[in-house]
Amino acid sequence: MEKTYQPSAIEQKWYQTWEAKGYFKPSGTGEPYCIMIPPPNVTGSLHMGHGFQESIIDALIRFQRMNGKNTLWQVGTDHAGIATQMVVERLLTQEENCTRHDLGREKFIERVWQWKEHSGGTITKQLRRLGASPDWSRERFTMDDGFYQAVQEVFVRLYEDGLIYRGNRLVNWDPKLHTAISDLEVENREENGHLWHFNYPLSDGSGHLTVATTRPETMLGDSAVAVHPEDERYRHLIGQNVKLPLTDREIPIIADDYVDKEFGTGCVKITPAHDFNDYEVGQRHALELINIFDENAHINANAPDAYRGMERFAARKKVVEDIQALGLLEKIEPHKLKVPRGDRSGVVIEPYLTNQWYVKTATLAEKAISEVENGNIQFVPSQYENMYFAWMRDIQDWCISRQLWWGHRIPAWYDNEGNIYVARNEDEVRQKFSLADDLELKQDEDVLDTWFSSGLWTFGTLGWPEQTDELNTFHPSSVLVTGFDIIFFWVARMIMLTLYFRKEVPFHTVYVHGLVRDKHGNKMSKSKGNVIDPIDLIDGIDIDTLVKKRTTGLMRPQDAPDIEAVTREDYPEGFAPYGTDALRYTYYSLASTGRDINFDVGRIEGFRNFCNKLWNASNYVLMNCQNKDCGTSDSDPIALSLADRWIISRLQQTNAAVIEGINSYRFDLASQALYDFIWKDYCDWYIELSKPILNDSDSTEETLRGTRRTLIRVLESTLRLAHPLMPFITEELWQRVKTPAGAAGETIMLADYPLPEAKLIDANAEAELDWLKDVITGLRNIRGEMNISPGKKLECLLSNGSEVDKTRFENNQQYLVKLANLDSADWLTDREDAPLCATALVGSLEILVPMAGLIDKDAELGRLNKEIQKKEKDKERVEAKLNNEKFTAKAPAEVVQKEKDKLSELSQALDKLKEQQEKIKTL
RNA sequence: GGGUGGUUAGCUCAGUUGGGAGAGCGACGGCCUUACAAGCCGUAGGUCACAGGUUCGACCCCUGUACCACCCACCA
Repeated sequence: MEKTYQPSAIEQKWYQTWEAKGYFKPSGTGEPYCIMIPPPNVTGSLHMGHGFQESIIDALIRFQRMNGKNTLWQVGTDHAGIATQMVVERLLTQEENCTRHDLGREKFIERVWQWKEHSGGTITKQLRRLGASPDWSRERFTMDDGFYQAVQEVFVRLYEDGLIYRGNRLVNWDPKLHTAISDLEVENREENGHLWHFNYPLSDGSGHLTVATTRPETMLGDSAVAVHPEDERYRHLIGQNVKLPLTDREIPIIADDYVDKEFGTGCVKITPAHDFNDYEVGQRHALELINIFDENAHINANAPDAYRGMERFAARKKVVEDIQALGLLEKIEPHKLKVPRGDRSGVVIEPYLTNQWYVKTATLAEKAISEVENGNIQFVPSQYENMYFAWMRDIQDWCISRQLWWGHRIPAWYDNEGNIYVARNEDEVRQKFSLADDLELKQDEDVLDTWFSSGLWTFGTLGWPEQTDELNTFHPSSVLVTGFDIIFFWVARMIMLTLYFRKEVPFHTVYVHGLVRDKHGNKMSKSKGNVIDPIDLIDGIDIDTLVKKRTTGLMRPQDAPDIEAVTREDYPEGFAPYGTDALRYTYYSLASTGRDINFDVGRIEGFRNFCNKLWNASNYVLMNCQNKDCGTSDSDPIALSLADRWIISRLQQTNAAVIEGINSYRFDLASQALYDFIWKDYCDWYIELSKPILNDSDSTEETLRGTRRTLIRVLESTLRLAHPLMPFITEELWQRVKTPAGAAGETIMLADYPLPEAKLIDANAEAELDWLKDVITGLRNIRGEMNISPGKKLECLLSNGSEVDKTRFENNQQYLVKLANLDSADWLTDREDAPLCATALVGSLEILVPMAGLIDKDAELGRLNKEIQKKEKDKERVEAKLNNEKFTAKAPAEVVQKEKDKLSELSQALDKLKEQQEKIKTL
């Protein structure tokens, strides 16, 4: 066996074997368990968030698979309309200096498909590197033929049921991408702006009104000025007109509750075509909608000549200058305001009047709310339910059309008279509506919002609208593992659409995980230069390559030197090849619920070391068990030592804790329990305790068999226990361990997951071993504090011990000799005879190590003093408690008794320590 | 403006029915001890954000405050 753990040597090998053998497929027997992957963008690559999410899914899947469930992990990718189209457009610009319009729709879409074929495998290859075990034979894509069918079906049926309609109203318009986007795709960020105060002259020449605006350019589209109906300042002006400067129009002064008297001047310019609030006001007062922008948000022909064709911010500047020139600029104030920006393009979004398709959400949401209320769907952690309810109860109709080319084209056709025909395809349209063959029909140019198709993910991937076996078996899926950032985008819509078309929930549990951030809690982003590629953590990367990766392709190239400096400071050596198992374990250890996780590379190193620890422990076990009698035949007599019984007992408890952790999505607790068991219990104590037995020529065959069997079987169980979290190393080791352990099977992946057995929990063995650990630790402590070399054998004297202590000492001499390097132990009949000694207390037992020639007395006095102070502080606290009558009167009897026991123990210990202190002082 | 989460060791974080504050990393000291120096042994370090309250007893429950993060909302 290789001396150190080399992840690269085992990971690829095992993954290929697993996949080739078809282990990832559902077994076909057992209770169904299914997780649908949140489909990553087909042209994307794996980032830390994916790594985290897929590691969690894989742990759940492997765990349930080993539990005997009929397990399906459905995998696939999303066409991600806007994101993908933007990537390909950028490529076109960079490489061929042309736009999609130069190519035309058909050619452009061809290019996107080419790009998809080219890069579409990247993320799925990277998923394999993570050890993910989805059923690759069922891989889907949100624009494959099956999804095409499902999407057409859903659209047509919703339309026929009156839940999809076409409407002309204000939408969020992205002037860069030339498409409508939904409310959710708009990010409102606070920015520094100005509040411009303009004077609008009254038409009768009697004065002016001052309006305050953050968007001066929209005044060209003003239809009115509004004041509050009860505002004394302006009441008398209601119904009069003002002259709209820079135009030849006159507009009315209207009264509306919408106006806040306290804000600004109390006069609001109303621009119904370019502001959502103004639109509402306009509706109420039947105001004219004057659209002054084209699709680029450049000024159009509805505005005066002087501004036509101007870009909106240039127009703003000119409007302000012109108003000022007219002497109508009252003042300009600095003002913080929320600016709506497109989450993809980053440009300021315009409210813009267009025809779009909408899904009526009110009735869909009702059912979606009640299914969460009644517990058919549960969020973990549950506070996300509140967020879900809040949004769902105030849900707006969903704008589903996008003016893009990449996506599912809307199955609606128009004739030359503008009649709309909705059906699954053009033939069906003609048939359904009995249209003449020669009637010219044109399909709607728009495509559907990406989330419309991914909303069908749980049932679309299983073959719907066909009634497939898979659909019947695996739907509803078991749990959805996802980030909180797409609860509205995706989770809510899936719930609504699935309930409507399947009359059942899409999943029973939504496990919401946090965002992966850098070690200081900052979001990882290219521009911050703090992005970590999970693959680099697996394979390792040298510092120069890492710097290059982080500094190329920056939006702001001037940041490169800073990013380089910080990167070189943080990771002077780059990343070592930590391997997949260490990466996964790091994710699990950080996966507490309900908060973001800060990823510190320092931690992955610790878990790589943990893998190495497991590796070497296995090496030790194999050295001692391979080709030896491990008592696995069960016919030979066997004797279990104290240590054997103890580690078996601890294994049961660990087993239960790991299962509990996974079942409650507390991967941090599960991984911690396993880590402590393997490193502390098994390696630090059990393996060490096995040495004196295995190396002692006096050990009986029965005892040897017992120890070997325990060593190998506990290891074998532990590997199965750990497999869902660290698949590769456990498979590699299990293949070597299974035969001597008397286990069989082709792969650990399909072995049974261990179940704890209550009857193997041995409280007595645990108590005995705790005592032994205290004795050994006490002796080590003396050795460490007194600077006694580990090679020096200790002799010790014992006093005040009970019969139990004596028995324990005798029974465990073998261990003490080895682990504490104890040469001999003599019982004192009269403690006064003891020479100058260092002391350790275990319960009432006093362990004395004669110090002659070992140390100076000052050091031991210091040590004793520290010990005494600590115990005295404890004692004071306990005494104070017990002296409090209210405590003794009201606290449960067992708590009071516990305190009393504690007090007497502390008093005894203090007496002994003080006695010892006096004795040393006099010497 | 409304809401959610957070504040515990130098750093990153656990602490689930209220009863003696923990881990990993880092720091310090000692060890190449026949599985492992990617290791072993030991040590130090915390007014559990702050202020009240409930309780015999509060990191934990309640109220309020501060700061951080995020979500939602139509204030020109």
